[in-house]
Order: sequence, then C-alpha cells, then structure tokens
Amino acid sequence: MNYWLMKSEPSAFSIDDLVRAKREPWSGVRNFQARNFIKEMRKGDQALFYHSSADRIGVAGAMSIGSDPYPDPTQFDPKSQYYDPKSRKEKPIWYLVDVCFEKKFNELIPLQEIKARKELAGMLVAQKGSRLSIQSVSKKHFEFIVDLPE
DNA sequence: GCCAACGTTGGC
DNA sequence: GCCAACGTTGGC
Repeated sequence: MNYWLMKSEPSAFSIDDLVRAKREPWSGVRNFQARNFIKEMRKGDQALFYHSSADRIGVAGAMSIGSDPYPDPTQFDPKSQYYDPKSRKEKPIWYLVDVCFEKKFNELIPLQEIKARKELAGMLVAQKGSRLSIQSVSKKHFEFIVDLPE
C-alpha cells in the first residue's frame, strides 16, 4: 500500500466536488514526473486531497485510489484542454487513476501548519518551489495528517 | 547535448 | 498581480 498527495485547484475540482461525485477520474496530469507516480499507483492506495492556488491552501481531505492506472481519455479528445496531438491510442502518453471520496476534514489543514509541525518535517509539499502535482507521502506523514484532531 | 527563451505552477 | 522555481521547447 502506498500513500500519495494529489493537488487540485478547487476552482476546477474541489473536495466538495468529490463528495458529490463519490468517484472521479483524475484526468489532466501532463507532467512526466507526476505521470510516473500515477503509473505506480494501485487500487487501494490512499491519497491526500490538496487544494492549491486558492483562498485557503492545504489538505482538504482524504481519498482512496479506486483503479489501477489506465490511459487518460482526454489526451485523445481534440476538444479537451488536455488534448495531446503527440499521443497515439496504441501508445498513450498520459495515464490517470480513479479516485474515491473517503473523508473531508472539518477544517482544512493549512499549508502553514504542515510547514510548522515538526512531525511533518520533510514533506515535499512544504518545500519551496514544490510544483509537482502528484507526490509520494510516507505512511507516517499520511497517518499523522489524517489523525490530526479537528 | 547544451542552454536560452518561454510557459506554467503556485505561494504570497 | 508579482515573481521564484522549474519543466519544456527548439536552435545550434
């Protein structure tokens, strides 16, 4: 079992959207490093839902990975903002997983708190210039965040 | 294969 | 809106 952190701008897709949808294909990852993490994901892994570029930045909840990785259909759709003309159906470039809602925190855990907590020292998301939209998280850090008293 | 220019991310 | 960080592109 592996643990992840997945970023989304809540104006595009938020934890509340996932509450309603229950399950959602996490489409649109177009960065090779992030794509490589997606390919390592397996059904049953756990992930933190992170809100970036918003009024309130931080971890908004938790989800589970609901599928193994499969080709992101938006890469083949010329009408999609995620369309990639270089990709071929026989050899897709971009992958995604389905995510399933698990938990919404009563209070979002702010990035500032993640930076301040010594128990969370070393988390990539708290490092300056950490733009990677899919990150690996240690079991220890994942459980600490999910169990933070609210 | 180098690296400058350019574009995007994302915190502030 | 600014700007640092950094990934990507393309000329050479």
